[in-house]
Amino acid sequence: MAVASPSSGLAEVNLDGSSDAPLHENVYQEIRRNLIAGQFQPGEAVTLRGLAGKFGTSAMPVREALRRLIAERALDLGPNRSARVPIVTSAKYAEICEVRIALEGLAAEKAALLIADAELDRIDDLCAEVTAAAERHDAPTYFAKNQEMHFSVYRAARSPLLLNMIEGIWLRVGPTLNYLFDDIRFAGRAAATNAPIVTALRSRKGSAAREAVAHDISHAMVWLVQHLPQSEEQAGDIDAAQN
Amino acid sequence: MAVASPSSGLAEVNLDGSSDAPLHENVYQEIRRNLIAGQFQPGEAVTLRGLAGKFGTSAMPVREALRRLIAERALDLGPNRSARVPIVTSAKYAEICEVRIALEGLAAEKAALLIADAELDRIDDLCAEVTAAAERHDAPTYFAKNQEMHFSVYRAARSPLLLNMIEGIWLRVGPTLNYLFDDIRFAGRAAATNAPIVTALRSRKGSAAREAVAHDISHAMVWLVQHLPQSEEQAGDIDAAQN
DNA sequence: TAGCCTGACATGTGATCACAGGCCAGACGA
DNA sequence: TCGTCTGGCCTGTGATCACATGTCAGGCTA
Repeated sequence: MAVASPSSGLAEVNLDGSSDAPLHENVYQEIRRNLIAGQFQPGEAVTLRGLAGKFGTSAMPVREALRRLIAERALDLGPNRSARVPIVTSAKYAEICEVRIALEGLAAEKAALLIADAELDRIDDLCAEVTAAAERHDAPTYFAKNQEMHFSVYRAARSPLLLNMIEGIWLRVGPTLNYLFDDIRFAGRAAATNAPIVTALRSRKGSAAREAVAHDISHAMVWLVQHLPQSEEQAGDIDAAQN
Repeated sequence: MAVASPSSGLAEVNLDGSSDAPLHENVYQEIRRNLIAGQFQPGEAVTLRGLAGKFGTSAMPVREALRRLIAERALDLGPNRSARVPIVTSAKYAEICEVRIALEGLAAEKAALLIADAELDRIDDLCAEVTAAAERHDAPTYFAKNQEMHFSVYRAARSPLLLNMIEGIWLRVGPTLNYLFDDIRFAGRAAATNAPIVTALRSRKGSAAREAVAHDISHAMVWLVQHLPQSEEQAGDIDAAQN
């Protein structure tokens, strides 16, 4: 398996005086980054003192960061009350996609009516970068750019609440998807569903934008559910299923 | 003003051995209850040591409970980093209603296909209780039963994720609505929009259920936005606007 | 009298400690 | 050899302390 080794590569939290934010905020952002980047293996336990040691802080800031991440459902609460990286089963992912279609569809519809030309140009560029990354099988770049492209659209909806909720959902599936997509066979096809979104936005057709986003999500889902574990117990077999 | 005096009436957290949950969990539930019940005034500051004193605990469990509530956006983060009860302006509420229509509409649509007859009967009963409470101008009962009725529907969608997200949104607007609805003039009209939801569910028409829920939300919104503050600074004038 | 300053107080934050519960390996006994 | 027990370790939890910051009232000065 070529995925980045779990729980490694964590840098110490930036502590130079440049940041006046509380430590637990920095710790939160750092864990969040690692979660999105797929540095944690789904199902892996995330312990207080473990992270505190890696970050070079006491357990207190980590405790608050974890409590926040658990509240956002970015982490699960294990049986022994320790935090665990969530395992997204195929059933859960289908459930998530329904909500994604509702929320991201709404965002796209609103964006179509509010988006500026400059934003559309930027999204066009991002779309090209996504396609390029997919063609050269560059998984990290593909992921980052694809996310940036989608959120550029959603940001154009001018609804902080909506954006926040969509971010929460992406954060939830981030670890699993990133972990799964170390092999990027799917990316080539996925990139093709981005273009219709931009087209719909350009023509300012709200309902078309909604449907384009819905199709993008559904299209990715039908491929993904085949590669996601059917139960949490099967989670360890993801790697085997990839080959 | 006849609203319950803010920050009063907080009972000590149940500490008898019957509960094996952590203290911070109990504290969280207790604050949440008070929030929904409108025990806190919108804009009011919620301090660590203040709550700890009221609950008879140390600051630690309160800290974790507040961090969780802030993550769920049930509380806002004040400028001095202290938690504040959110002030829902009319603009924010319109934004919230868009999301509510998307999520609760989806839930109703799913519920129409999955709901059992026994659940429908129970919802019918709740519907009658809501109407009865509205007619006798019993605001607390109206609120509780109306919420119970709606969540009985959403629970029938059999989607824990969806239910959780809807709960989060209700929790967010709970304090303001409850505070505002001490006077219940609106309730009589509001109860009338519940019946079509049940009718649609009984006929198992998903799209009709979605529209009935959307109409219920919109109908309440057009009345509410007139009584909500237009900016956070105006929040203190809510009482005056009511008279 | 108006404006500024200062000191006391309350706030969130972070570290450290003590404690109870769970878990697992290793030793003991049948 | 297999089962059981036990001791140590790791876990989250809660309390308490020290500290920096912010806020506000009261008194000072111009």
